[in-house]
Amino acid sequence: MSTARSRTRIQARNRARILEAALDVFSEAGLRGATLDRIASAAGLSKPNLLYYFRSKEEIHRTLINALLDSWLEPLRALNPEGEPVEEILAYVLRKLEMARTMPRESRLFANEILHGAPHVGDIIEGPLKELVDEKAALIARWAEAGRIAQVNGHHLIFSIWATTQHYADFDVQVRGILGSRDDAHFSEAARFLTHLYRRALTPEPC
Amino acid sequence: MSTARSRTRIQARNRARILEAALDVFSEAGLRGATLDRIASAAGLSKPNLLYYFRSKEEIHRTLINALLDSWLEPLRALNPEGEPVEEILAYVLRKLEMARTMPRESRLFANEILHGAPHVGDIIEGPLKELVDEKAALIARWAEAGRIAQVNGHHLIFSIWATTQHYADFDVQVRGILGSRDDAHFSEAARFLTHLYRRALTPEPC
DNA sequence: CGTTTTGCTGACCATTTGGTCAAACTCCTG
DNA sequence: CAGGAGTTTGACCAAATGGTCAGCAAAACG
Repeated sequence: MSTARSRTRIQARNRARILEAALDVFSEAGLRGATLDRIASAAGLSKPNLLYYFRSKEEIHRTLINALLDSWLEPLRALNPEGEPVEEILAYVLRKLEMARTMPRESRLFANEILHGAPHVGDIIEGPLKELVDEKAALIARWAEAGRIAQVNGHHLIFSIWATTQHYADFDVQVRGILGSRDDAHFSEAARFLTHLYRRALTPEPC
Repeated sequence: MSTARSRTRIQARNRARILEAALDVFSEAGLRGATLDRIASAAGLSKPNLLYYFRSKEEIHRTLINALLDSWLEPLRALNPEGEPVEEILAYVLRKLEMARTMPRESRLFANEILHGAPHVGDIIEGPLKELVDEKAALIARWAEAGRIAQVNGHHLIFSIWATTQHYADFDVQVRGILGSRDDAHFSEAARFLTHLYRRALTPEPC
């Protein structure tokens, strides 16, 4: 007898296929807009076969979100209390921006979830996520107290970093439409801008 | 014979009711997630009656978005080339933040539309919106050139302002969950933070 | 007051869609 | 290779949902 998870090679492969296809479809159409038929077809499986691996559409969605939450918050966890404050925060900004570039589907999946009231992650937000953010906001407050960065509100600083970086994934269509950008070239300009923005705002006492 | 629009008092009243109800439902559930039944019930009308005033669900959605686009972009239009650059931009930031507080449903409606690939406003983005943003980005470039603000990319500055302000509407659930906020009190802290952020980043030559 | 225009609704329809199930097929193992 | 465990699917179902329509009700109007 083996573990419930990935009992056989076939199960591991097909579950992975389904989740990959579902990420595509959910991130584009949202939970309600996505259909089992589309996910099945994208995964190259039949609809009843999907439901052999997952009890329901919602279970696929739940599984995706839970699997992604960790990697999504990893950069914030990595904010190092021992490092040089401004450089630590800038590194965080650039890591988040890089994630927006390489993982836009994941960003949109979360955005859609939150936008619609976070019906499936409400308890995570008010639990582990709040704890993590509170901890890092406290760290930022200590840095500010010690005069190592400017006096800024840690929570709102984190919100602004999320907003500015994820914007390039969530509002990708708008950004590209306005810039007339076909490739990812605008991301390096975004990196330059955000570096300027946060370095200027965080460097203690400009004179 | 009168105009096609608002022919009678009843039409004006009921169309307004429907749009108000639809804004509620669409902003919460998205285009796909919203149902005519829910909109009808929220408007206090029967479903067939809805379809007496609007040809289809999509027409209600289209009407809403078109009606809102203008007021949504008004603050950017108001960016005054004759004003004091840093104060003009800060005023823009605070106006957008205030709109996020007072018009969160409108913000979410747009966010949802863009997030799902802007199927209904694609031509607006690449047309009038692009023109407006290009114009204002050029203004910012001139200000930077003249040394009246720091050297920043106008397009990305505008994106960041959209992102940071609309974040408080679009990700409201997350913000409240993390801050434990029940009312709108956190908006004044957000205003303080954003003022600091952009004043620091834009003031020319810190020394 | 009669008639025409406008407003409204119950009943109905077609399609979509999440989900079920019995039967068939494949694969592994003794 | 036999047999059971694991995998796949065509056919099907019930509910939800966008939309229609004939006809009734209420204004508006002359």
